Amino acid sequence: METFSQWATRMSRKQSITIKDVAREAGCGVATASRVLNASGPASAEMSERVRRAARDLGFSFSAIGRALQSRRSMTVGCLVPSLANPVFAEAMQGVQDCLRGAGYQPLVCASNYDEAVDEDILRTLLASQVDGLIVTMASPSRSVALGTASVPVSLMFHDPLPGHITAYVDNVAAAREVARQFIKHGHRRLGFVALRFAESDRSRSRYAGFMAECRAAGVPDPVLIEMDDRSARCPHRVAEVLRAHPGLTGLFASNDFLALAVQNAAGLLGRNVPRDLSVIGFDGIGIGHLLATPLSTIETDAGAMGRQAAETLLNSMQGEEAIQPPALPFVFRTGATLAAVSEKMDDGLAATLPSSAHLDLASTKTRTNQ
Amino acid sequence: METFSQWATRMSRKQSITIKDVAREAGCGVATASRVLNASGPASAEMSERVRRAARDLGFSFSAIGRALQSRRSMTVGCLVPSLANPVFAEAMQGVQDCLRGAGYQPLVCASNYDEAVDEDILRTLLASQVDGLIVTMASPSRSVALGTASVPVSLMFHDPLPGHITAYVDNVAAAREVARQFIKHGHRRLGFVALRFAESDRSRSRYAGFMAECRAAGVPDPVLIEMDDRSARCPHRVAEVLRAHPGLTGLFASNDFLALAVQNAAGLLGRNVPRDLSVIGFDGIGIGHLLATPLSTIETDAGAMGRQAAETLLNSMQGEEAIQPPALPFVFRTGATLAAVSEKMDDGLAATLPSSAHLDLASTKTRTNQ
DNA sequence: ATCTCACATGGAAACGTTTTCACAATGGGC
DNA sequence: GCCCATTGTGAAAACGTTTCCATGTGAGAT
Repeated sequence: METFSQWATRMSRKQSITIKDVAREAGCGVATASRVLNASGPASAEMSERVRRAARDLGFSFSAIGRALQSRRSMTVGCLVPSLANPVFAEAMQGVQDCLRGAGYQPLVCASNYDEAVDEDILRTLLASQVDGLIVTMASPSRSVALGTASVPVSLMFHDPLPGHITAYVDNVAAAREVARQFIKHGHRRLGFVALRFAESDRSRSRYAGFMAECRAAGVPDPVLIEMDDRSARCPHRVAEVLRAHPGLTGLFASNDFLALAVQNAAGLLGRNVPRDLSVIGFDGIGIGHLLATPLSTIETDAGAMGRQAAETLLNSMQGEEAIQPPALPFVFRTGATLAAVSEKMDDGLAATLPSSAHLDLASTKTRTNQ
Repeated sequence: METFSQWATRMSRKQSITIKDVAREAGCGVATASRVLNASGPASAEMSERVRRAARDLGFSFSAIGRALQSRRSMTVGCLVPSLANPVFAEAMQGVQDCLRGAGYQPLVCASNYDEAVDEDILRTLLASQVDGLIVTMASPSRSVALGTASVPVSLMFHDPLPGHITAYVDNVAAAREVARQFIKHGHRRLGFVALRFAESDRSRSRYAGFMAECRAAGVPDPVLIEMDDRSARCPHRVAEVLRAHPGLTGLFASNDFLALAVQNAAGLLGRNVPRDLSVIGFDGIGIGHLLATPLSTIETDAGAMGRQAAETLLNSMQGEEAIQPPALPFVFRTGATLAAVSEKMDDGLAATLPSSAHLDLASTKTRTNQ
């Protein structure tokens, strides 16, 4: 039995029909064939017909590689996101793809798994494969040397706008302030911000900053920063532990919707009902949010639109147009069912007066009875 | 102010350093430089040093395009999925990527938006860009002419195994039978299968077939097939309407988890509690399933593993190894909280005896009171 | 001292395009 | 009838690699 590679080797001699074959079949030079097939120059009607028919008969199609080598444009765009497993980035890539395809470009999609070293490595690889442009979400665009040396246009996504690069983004600070306003409007004063990868994510930091700023402006105590790592976030008990360590809080702002769901779930494990005993607000507005029994209150953004905008601005840059930074993409606060007014019990009886150790005991007691 | 393209044109003269530049700098021929940099042939220690240093000084990196043209291997793999907005496919692509990257290949990711014509178009484009292999999930692999003419190895994902192609898959029929068994074990006899894109998806059809087969084997009436289109599925009221049209059913098998959540949500709108009045089982095992207030009962599969397997078998094929079809990937039934035993009221009072029009009235009444 | 032989090296062809340039043929205006 | 556009055409160079082949060098064997 012949393996594929043997077959491939055997076939590779005359495997693909090139424009030369077409020219020979049509009885003309390759230049003419190229002109006809690309409609890029003069050709007699009769010759056009001959060439086109030859191409059809032979089943010819251009080699993108030959073209790229000659024209120095690969018609590909390198895309770097932290992970495709996060639907926010996946949707953004879908938007990028939809937009790029219309212009004849192919996205080269890469994910770094949130690893800064991989970021650099991927960027280098992408640049080496002659991409015509770059659409990037990474740990630290400002620190990246590969990004700095890029000789092609770059669009950023999700990041805060960075001088020197066009960015498709939502105003994280403003959105986080809105979250704070919502909490405060409902009487919350003891707030927390739950973050994943706080150190590596400018998005997380901006959200916290906005959250904090609005709290201060309203005379509400600074929100507590609660950092979590990936692994713990996936394990309900670990999340519950973290929650238990901060018993006085009545409102939690999660840096993304998954985290918000995890928090909600963990609260349940501790016997605390959302939103009766704890209010939770998320970020992103992922699709399932609507469908839940208690719909998530969250900042709703349109990741697909972000991808499309990034692709569009990149296309403009690649066309040589002057790059202008578009305004931030819109967001809305989606009123779900995970935000409620602070109950009197929470506000007066517990959170305000009792020492936090008391809460801790209470919480753990409830946990035991509940499990 | 100079636009980018002007700058690019100006720079393109000597923009990129080629291996010729390295050779000139090192004072040797390009052949030697190539041999040294690729460690592909003999070279004196001194010459190696000279070349390596020249390459480093000049910041040289190989042009993937030049290489591809010469070696006739682009080191890219074309990937086609219906949509990246569906986390199942996104996770699979993440798995593909992780696996391919290790072998030095770049995935070219495309989404067809479930459009069969786009499937063909994308496949042709991918083939024209000289991909070394193809990883595909599409409407109909068996009907695709572009796939048939592919001269590179192909791995399928998610599809039922198709003679002539290696496929990474779960046994949809077996999984659906397991779903039926679970329903029946809990006393359900009036079942339905809710499907999206039933006509275009062999996965949906296989799941229905297995579901039906097990029902027959157990002497349970054939499950009702309930088809829905994309748009309706997104709108809770439309889903509710569809549900209302099938009032006698006590158990619904949804062809994916999102649909299951939508059904659950719609049942709520109709005043029917899940799982008290209606049991729901999903398919896929998406991550949030765990985190819900009433965790979803579902068939749990590992999309990432599917992607990794597809990539691995493809790598083997591309290496020329004999392609052997691996066994189906495992699935487990995840016991959530959306499946419960049939209540007496449901079983005796309503479903079994009353004419269906009565249910319809009842259901709509409940709806009105509930809304 | 001559003959091999292995090794190091560079020239050149090839991969599939596009594009520049030169050439031939045609036709209209003097 | 001559010149100059205009038009259709093909040869050839270039893009950046890899690889085949030929050449040159030195060492070891006769």
